[in-house]
Amino acid sequence: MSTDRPAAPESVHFIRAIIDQDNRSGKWGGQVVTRFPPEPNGYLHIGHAKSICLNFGLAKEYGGRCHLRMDDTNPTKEDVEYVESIQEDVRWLGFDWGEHFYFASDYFGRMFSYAEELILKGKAYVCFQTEEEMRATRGTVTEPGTPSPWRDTAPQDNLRLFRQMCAGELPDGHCTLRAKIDMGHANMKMRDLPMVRIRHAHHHRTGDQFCVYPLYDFAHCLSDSVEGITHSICTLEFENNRELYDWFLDNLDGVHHPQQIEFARLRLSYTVMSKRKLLALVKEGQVSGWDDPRMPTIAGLRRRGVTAESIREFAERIGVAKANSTVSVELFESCIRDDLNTRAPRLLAVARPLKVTLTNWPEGQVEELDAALWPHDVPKEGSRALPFSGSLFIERDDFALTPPKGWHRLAPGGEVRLRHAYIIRCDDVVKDDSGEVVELRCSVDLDTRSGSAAADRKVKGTIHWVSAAHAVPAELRLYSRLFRVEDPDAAESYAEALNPDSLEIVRGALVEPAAATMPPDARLQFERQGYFWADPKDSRPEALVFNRIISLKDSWAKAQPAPAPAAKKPEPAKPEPVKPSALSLSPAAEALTKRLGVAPTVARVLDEDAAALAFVEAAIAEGAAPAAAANTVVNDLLPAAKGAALSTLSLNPAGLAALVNLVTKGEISSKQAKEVLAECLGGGESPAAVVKRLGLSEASRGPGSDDAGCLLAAPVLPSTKTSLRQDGSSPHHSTGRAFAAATRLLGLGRLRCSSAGAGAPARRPGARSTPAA
RNA sequence: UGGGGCGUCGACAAGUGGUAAGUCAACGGAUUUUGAUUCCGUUUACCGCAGGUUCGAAUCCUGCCGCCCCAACCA
Repeated sequence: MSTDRPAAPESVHFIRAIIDQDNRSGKWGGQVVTRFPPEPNGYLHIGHAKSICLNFGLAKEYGGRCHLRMDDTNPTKEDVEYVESIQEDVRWLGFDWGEHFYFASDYFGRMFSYAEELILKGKAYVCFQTEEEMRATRGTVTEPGTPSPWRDTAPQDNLRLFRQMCAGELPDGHCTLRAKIDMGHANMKMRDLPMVRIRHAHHHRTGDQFCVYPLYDFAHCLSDSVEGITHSICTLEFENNRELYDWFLDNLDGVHHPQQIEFARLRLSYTVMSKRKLLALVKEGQVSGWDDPRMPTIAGLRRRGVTAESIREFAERIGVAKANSTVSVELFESCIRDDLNTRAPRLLAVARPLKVTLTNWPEGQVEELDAALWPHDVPKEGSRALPFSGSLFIERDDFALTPPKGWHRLAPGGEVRLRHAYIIRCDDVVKDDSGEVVELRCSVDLDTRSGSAAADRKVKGTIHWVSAAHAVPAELRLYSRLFRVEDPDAAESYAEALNPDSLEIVRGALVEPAAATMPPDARLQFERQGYFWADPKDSRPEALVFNRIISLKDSWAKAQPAPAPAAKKPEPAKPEPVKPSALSLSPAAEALTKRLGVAPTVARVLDEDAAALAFVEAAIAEGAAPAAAANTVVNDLLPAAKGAALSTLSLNPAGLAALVNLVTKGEISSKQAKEVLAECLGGGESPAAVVKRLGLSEASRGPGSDDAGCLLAAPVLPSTKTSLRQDGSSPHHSTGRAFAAATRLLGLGRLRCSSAGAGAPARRPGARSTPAA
């Protein structure tokens, strides 16, 4: 396996919190069983990936299991094609369901038995209302519905009727089995929802065995129940369904009852996610298929060259919460680049070639350069032979007849370095009859070969190139966002929302020979252009096709004036409504907020109390952190003085500084500081003395104790939690929680646990979690 | 005008009474034979609003406001 450092501690999102709580209370005996239950009626997309990573990830994290279950209760919509693609996609994402691959249709028989149980209990009835009648009698959100005429049929009659339904004696839509709950219920879902309907349809799996099929609400809770799911995680729109989920399970005898938990589904800017719209793109031919590299489907992303690792990292970075939100696609792109940066060896390729002839290069001479595959800051070794000759191609965009300001590339009379090779000067520009530049005649500075003694001469720019005689032709497919508007769902039509330039096919590109010999699944970087890989379907050794996975960031292009689409005009500065707190803050107080780094409320007090301010200043002079000193004076010392002068307190500025520094150095928490302060003010002891007497020093504490009672008292042995952590990662969360628990126990309120406080190292930027495959 | 949810920096998102993490984006700067990467720094988040409780509130209470979901024999 990889030698990467262990994953950074994940955030304890609310679902992890629920599971932690359940594990503490022993609700499920420490078991975690989740499931990912797609309906096999379409391809999985990045939104599903979030759910997959959540469900499978949680199971893995907690040593449980996650089932893959096809929610195939609607024979008219589902298909084996999708069953297969879903399995492939989940597996490709790096997850394993082991033996636990199920179909809701496996449980149809049991479900119908449960239906009979409800019928016999008078909790379900066969209803002969038409769809329209049912709709009409359901009422509205503000008015109750009216009971069905069949609502009070005797259980035995219902049982007979239901068996007729199941036996195929009744035509489609003739009747349904309904839950008998409450037609006046405030939750519309509870107004006698249908449980089973008649569909004389061929099911992709059960064939013609059944002509009745259960509906979602009835089927889903039972599928979960049968499989022993503990945490049934679904998206927010099912919140209203939870009451029904619980109702079915509560009204059946002796069934396992999982907990349904809802989270916000993923929405991504510049992306559509609904199956309907994705299907439309495919059907209308806007894309080449479900696996078109511009599609947000797993299949599309995979074909594009995006790795499973970057998708998993993305899922972790976006978090899990209950607030509807739209993640900006830049975050996803950042994950993709981040992954590819250390994965992709660097090669040279020219998309739109412009001929360059080196006038002073020895005729016919070919030099084989030894060119590193990795930049200096990627810790990987390796190089390839890169042929250099007197006849080259460079990127057309890297030459400008009249260079704009700040141009680093080639221009008439200008110099540029050829990557891994020499510095050249453009002496002549050859144009054709139409005036188009067709060739550059350049002289090469033979002393400047990369790596040679005199190579350190600096020029502004370095450009990529290929040797004409050695380059290999290739097709480049340059993909960019499918939609040009941030919220395509809000757009009036596809026509206006679609990005007409989402795919640019560049034929006649030239790649260096090494690019043709890379393993088929290798991700490459064509320097200065982007990350690519050979299209898995269309690329052949004799006809290379490279997909651009994602471009490199380009701060030069970004800084240039935008071309055609009018740049957003700056909003006329509208008068900001002045906030009340800002209004009442004097300029002097305002200055204090900046200088001391304190809240306006604190600054105001200090501004109006010269003695207090002087005290703070004195403490700062003694080495106290400004904000901490100010907050302590205002929030603690002033109230303690009860109106008297601060000098009457038995703590002087030096003492305050000492106390504050204990906190900022992480010796004690801010909560403990209160305690210490109280002691100081009471007895006149120095802060250090109090800390010593009470044994509060951080050094005397175990690193991650969960035993709150021990925390403040004495040295503790490594706790269970600590000893279980063998991965060397920081027990950040357990520490934080332990402190919180301790304070709750002692009635002290919250302790600080920040990078400056309780000794939990802050997560360094760049130290990203990399969930193991 | 019912019920169920949700509102913390431009975008995500921690935070669960002790003085607002992190990531992405943006903007500076350093290093760079990729205008990449990396590094360092910056960007006044008063926590939807208004009251209240408290020495102290994003966290508790009250009242408003806004957004999302629910009236398929879809899932």
